[in-house]
Amino acid sequence: MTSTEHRGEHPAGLRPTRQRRAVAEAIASFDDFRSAQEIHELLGRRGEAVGLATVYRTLQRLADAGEIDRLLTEGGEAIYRACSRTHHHHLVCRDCGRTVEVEGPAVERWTRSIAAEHGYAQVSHTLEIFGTCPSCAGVAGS
Amino acid sequence: MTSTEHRGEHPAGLRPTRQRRAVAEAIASFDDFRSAQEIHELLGRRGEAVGLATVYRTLQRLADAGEIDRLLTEGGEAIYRACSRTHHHHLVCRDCGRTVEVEGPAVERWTRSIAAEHGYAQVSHTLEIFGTCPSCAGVAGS
DNA sequence: GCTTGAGTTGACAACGATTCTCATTCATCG
DNA sequence: CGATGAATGAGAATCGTTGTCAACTCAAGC
Repeated sequence: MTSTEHRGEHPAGLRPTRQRRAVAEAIASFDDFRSAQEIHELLGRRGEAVGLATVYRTLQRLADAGEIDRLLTEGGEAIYRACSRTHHHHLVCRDCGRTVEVEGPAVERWTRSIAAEHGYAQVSHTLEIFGTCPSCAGVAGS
Repeated sequence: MTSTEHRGEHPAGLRPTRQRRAVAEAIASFDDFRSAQEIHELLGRRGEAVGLATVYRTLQRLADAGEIDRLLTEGGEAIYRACSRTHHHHLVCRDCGRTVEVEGPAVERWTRSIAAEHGYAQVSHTLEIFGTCPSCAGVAGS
């Protein structure tokens, strides 16, 4: 178990490859949620081709490490986004995907108290808000 | 287009078949979330075999009609549960699935005001709370 | 009771997202 | 530089779900 002492500068034997950098940069360049497939396509068009499996693997790893956020769409598709590392939620435009990070201390407190009230421990929660952003509302107004 | 004037007592030509009754009764008999596949399996074992496609169709219809609630698991699987028809959220035990319906007027207000603050309209939201229920916490205590 | 037609059903194919497999490639260490 | 094991990529495999379509069933009318 002492084989992980130190191996250069990367924790847990993580190697900085071209592909990983490409995916990380791509996700960092967006400010809204993207699917693995979209990122794979984008990189391909850009000439930085990365295998689909690798994109999935990399995004998963980033999500596990807390570097990016992961959401599930209604269609059961996973979408990712570079986010601040503090606990927060999202206000997402259901038309264009524009996303705002929001914090709600009151909600955090509420979920904890509700859970406690029913005797539930180790509480976590998911909360996402969907709506139509100002620009999209203006365009599609009937 | 006037052929739908009246056809007995069922709206929109919905027919009460053995299969629909079986699925509806099955979902009503649980108090936690089940997947379409689980219900299909259960009915099969019970001798009330219903085709998988039919189970999916029926659950979807029930969900559309607001008769049951639909959630997406982390794995992207849809799960259903018979619920009260008012707007509410769930407090789910991540070990045994035991579910409590909770209401949070404060949260509803909060999401609306946050959305308004950013100019988002037609707001909806998803909120689920996960935790370990009293029974499961007692059993698995290390 | 029998005919009839539209809503239903079910076996199976098709699908899309994701994961797995495994031979090949590449970054790091000695 | 050469060895070693992590990383990659192409395609197969998996899994939940939806589509297809011929056979079927219920409800209404004869």
